[in-house]
Amino acid sequence: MAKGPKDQALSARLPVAQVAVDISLAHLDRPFDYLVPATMDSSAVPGCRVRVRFAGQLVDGYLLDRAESSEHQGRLARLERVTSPEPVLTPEIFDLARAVADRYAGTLADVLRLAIPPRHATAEREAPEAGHPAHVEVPERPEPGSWVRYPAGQAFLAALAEGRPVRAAWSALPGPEWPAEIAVAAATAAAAGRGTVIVVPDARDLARVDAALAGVPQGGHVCLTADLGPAERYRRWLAARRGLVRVVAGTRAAMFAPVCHLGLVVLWDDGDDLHAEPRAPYPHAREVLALRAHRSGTAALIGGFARTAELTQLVAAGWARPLTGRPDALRQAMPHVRAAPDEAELARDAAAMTARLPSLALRSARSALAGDARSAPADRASAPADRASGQSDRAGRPDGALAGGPVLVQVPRRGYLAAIACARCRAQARCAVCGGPLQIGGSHEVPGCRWCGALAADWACPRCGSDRLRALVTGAARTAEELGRAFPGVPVRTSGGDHVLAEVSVEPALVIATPGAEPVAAGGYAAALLLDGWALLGRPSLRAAEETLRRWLNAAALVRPGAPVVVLADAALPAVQALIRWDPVTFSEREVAERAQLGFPPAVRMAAVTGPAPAVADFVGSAGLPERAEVLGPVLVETPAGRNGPESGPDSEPQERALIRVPRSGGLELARALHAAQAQRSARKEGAVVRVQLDPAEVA
DNA sequence: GAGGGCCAGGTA
DNA sequence: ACCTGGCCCTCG
Repeated sequence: MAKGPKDQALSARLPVAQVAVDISLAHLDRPFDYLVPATMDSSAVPGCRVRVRFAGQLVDGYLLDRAESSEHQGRLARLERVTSPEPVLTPEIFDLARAVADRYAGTLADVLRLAIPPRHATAEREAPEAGHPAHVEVPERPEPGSWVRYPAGQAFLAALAEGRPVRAAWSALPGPEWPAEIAVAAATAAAAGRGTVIVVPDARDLARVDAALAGVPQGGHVCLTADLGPAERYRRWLAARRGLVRVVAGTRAAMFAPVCHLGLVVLWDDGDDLHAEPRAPYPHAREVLALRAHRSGTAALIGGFARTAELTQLVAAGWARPLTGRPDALRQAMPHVRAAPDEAELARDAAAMTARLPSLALRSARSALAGDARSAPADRASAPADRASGQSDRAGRPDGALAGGPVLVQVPRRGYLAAIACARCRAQARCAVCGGPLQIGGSHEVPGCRWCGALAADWACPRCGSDRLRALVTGAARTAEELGRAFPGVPVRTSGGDHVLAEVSVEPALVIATPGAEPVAAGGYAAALLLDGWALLGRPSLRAAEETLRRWLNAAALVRPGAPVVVLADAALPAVQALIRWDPVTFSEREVAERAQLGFPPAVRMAAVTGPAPAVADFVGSAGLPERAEVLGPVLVETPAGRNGPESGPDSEPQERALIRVPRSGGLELARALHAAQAQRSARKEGAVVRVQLDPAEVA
């Protein structure tokens, strides 16, 4: 055989490279073998990035492993080049990514795109910082700190210190201690020589965890967020991969961080919808971290102030054990919650402003701002004695009901009259053009459609003919305006949308915030008003009640112990009762039981198949679904122009969605069937895109 | 997804 | 005898 340049010697040892190509087609979701030229022998290490010729073109891929020979019958091509010898795909992350792809009927390539940040050559070349210890020190085990408030806390920490895989469903006690508790858990794992991955919903929570981590020795940590920029993101990610830091804290994408000797995964506030990845295959951080803890045999700490149905399911299945506070610690930490029924008070108060703010709420806010104990509406005589003493016991925290301070007002949405309805029959006002919800942007504007933007100057109710509108959900801007008038001289601050405050001072002020955007108040809020509960609870969503309670608990947790929280909702509602008693676990257990009866998640596994009608019908029909699978629909999904991703223009096809439901035990089988159906479609080049989503967040 | 082979049916 | 389009398969 003639010796051309292409015939140069192969690697003498393990000349075959198994490569995962970066192509997200279901039917190509498997390794392909290539030959390793001798020149690449030392750089072509498992986990490195390579470039290969595939179906005639050059594509990126990851070298999974080296082998002596190949099963493949035909001729093997050679690696085109080793992009970098840095082993970015560790065995643990490969195993996890494969499991996540299988769980969500997705492809390995899609998951790896979420898991491994783009390469940055400069950051990669940089040697570990001078003076950085080549070997991370094992720090001393920290004191338990505020974990002493949890009966099982010491046992949990002891297990971490011994490297045992304990898994906790955490119900955090209200107050500002949770970041420190996460830091202590991570530091305890570090003392056993183990690493920790911490995932929180957003950058503000991350800043709190970052600060707490700085307060305990844990062998070094980095924070990963989306807004870091490619170089810094890759630099920090590499620091974890190279074992220069023991702890990685970050938002969603950090769930895949390649921490060395992983011993603990932590997920804070697992009900926050930011934990759901919006890119295929749409994995949820709770599912990914649970899978990771399970496969890697690490401990897990998952929870928040609220309790999700999914976490309750994990407890019921015996996968996690509840980790809750001592009852007396809870009584000492929780605010004093009361319900003010919206409708009843509405009739008594004449002025438009007070119509939405019952007198109890106004009195609570007024006395909290002033710090006037005598006018405080709190029925203190009926308050448990230990709470009253507990308030003054807490060092550095003034007595909640006595000292003046900021008052938090939680409003459900930003904007000005975010949704409006007929004043007479209360039917929601909808756009005559596309059926989208109408909104009013400012004080004197004409209502317009939130979906298509059409103006509705001469709106009339199609049901009863009235032309008068009323607020269905009053947004933050309007509430701020009303409250400013009710409390002249008190500063009003707003937080929400793209204007989020991280913190407010102890000075009396009205702080109007949308859920998730509540600033932390130095020393805690003197009171909180939770408005428009009926609007939150009335949403047509399976998770409406759970989500409403989660938002309430998160806001109420920022309030000083014993200080008043007034929720504008019917006290008889289970969610309101759960808030008053600060008992999200019982609420969630009841919720899970109800959903089980109705055949809803998490009692069952669901898949959503979305696309143009014929494609969806064909897909569902041809997929070899498990025997116990039940197909619901398909139905037309409401997707007016521009609301369904970049694909859908004004002339896009109408989208249909079918839901497929199976018992929990059939989840993997369902995912396999859907993946196979995708593989068949993509191999046959069937035009229309069909989106498959397992456990979609909103099954409205 | 891209490229290619293969067959059917039509065209010169 | 040759071109074209559709179908289906492989891709290492």
